[in-house]
Amino acid sequence: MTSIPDQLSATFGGAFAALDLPADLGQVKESDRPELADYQCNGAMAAAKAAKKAPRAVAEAIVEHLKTAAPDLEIEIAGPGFMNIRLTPAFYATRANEIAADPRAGAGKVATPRTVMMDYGGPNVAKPMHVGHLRSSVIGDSLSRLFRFRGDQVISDIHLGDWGLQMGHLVTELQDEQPDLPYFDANFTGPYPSEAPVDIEDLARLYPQASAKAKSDEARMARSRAATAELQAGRPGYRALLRHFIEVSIAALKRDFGDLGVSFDLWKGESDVHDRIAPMVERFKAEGVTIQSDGAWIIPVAREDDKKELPPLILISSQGSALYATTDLATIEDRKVEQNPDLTLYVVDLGQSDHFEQVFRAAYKAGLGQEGAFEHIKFGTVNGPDGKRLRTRDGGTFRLADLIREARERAAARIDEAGLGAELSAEDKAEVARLVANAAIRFSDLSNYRTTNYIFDLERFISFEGKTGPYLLYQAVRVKSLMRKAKEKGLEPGAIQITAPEEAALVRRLDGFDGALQRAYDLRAPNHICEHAFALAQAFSSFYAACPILPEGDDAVRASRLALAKAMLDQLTLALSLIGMDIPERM
RNA sequence: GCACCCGUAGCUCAGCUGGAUAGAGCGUCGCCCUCCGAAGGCGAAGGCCACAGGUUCGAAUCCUGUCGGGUGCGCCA
Repeated sequence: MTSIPDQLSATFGGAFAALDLPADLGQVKESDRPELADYQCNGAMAAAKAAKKAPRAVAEAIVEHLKTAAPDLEIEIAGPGFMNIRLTPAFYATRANEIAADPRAGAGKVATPRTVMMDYGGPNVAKPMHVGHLRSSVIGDSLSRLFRFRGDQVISDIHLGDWGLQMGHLVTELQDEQPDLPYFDANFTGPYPSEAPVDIEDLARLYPQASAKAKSDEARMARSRAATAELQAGRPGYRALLRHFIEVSIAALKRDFGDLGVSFDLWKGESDVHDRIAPMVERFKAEGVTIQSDGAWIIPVAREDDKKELPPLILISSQGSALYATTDLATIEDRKVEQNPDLTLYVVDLGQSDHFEQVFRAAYKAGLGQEGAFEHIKFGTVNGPDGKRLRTRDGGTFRLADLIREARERAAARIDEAGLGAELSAEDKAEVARLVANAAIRFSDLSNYRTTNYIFDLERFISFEGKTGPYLLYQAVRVKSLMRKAKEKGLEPGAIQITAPEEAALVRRLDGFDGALQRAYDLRAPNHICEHAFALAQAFSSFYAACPILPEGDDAVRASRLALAKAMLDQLTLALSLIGMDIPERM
């Protein structure tokens, strides 16, 4: 079960080695001149210097060697020393049948599985999710699926922001609005109400209110800080409120994430590691990891070869409170004890690069992980048509729930406009609209490389034409329908044979799955999966237009093409599942 | 000021472990449904890969600098 480029690379690598040249020069890839060749090897040119021969002479020697080592390969030397390779139909057929029979559709696994912690989503209890959370969630969820599929043991953690100053803001702002609640009475002894005094809308309102006031009012800020410190010190009324805030938030989050099909293994938050902070800080003090500076405890993280001076990590503020970085370190310690991951990926926007650099260095310094055990998987912003960060019409932050709702309404409308789904029940139609909206959102986000800022254009994303999620869904549904018809006619897939160039091209695409997943995995970049899914769908469309399946008269050819279609559907389904797209039966 | 991300076709974006004529989608212009879902297929036009140097047999890709856009820079998260 090896991809064609890998097979050929091994063959060519052997030839290079036989000539005392580095085997990795035998790297073979798909040709970028399809009219000249199927695959190519450029190693002869790179080898020329070491071999002290002209590149063409090296190529000739390689080709000569391969005449006996791999007689079924048709190799031509072109230009300065490109080796152009063409494969026989039988070669393609063998590989196609392998892929068709493979439940993993030709995709391999990692050599040594690791335990990987995925930290994404990262919503804040005080604030409703905005479009920035979309990227973290969708990229993190996709990477989780990919790493798991490739064989790693993945643990995903939402890592709720439920412990910082924002909780102090919430507590004090609520106190201003409803001062008579028992949570604020320091002498209250009795059980607190089980019913939360606020709902998610209240939280969404209270935090910005408090934050705005505190920005211009020192005294107001001081109250929030004091409340934060008291909360962290364990004041019962505040702790009870915290639990309400978290409950209310999680309920809303589960709804939003459920809509997006994003899931987490752990719903832990910053507050869960609070008890670790004091002992951890003590240990850091004892070991000299942290030092005092301007009344705060800091961890210096600057290195001599830094291009820019990185400020120290502030472990404990001069006010005595734990900060963002502190809970992050405590979380690392918690995970080391609980799950002991080999690798932790933080899917967080690139604005926080410095923060993570500080935390990672501090963690290495404190012996919480080996160099390279933590990675910041950074991503860019979601922008509006003006190229600036996406905002609502009145300039507020764009809420994720609104975006999802709008996408669904547009998807439902598009389905009606196109006259699709006429035979579906209202319920099924709503489900299709959900899947289409989800596909549109996910694919448009993931098909861009992570770090690029992309422009959010719902009309374009929801379109069924072109490089969109809905188009891929349509392609898959079309093949499902084809498979149903075949079954009704009692037709079964058979052994794959290659009788047309479009079939060979489709097999090349099917064969490219493993490489695409490897790239996506190595670069932590799901856009390579999207790229592959789209190229596969396109190759299928060309094949489908050129090669009749059900109307085909030759039984063996028809069965072969049916098998090819099925292999494509299976692989597409798998690829889409890795980017979190589910395919309806009909649409 | 310093650091990071980005600058590729009219628009939105891929490609960036260096390789031959730089790709896709949308839009524009031709063809193609008596035949499996045409939301499709085939083809055409459209690019000093921001700019200037450098490394290399070879650079969109690596290095340096410049310009333009975005983001971040000790006690918010």
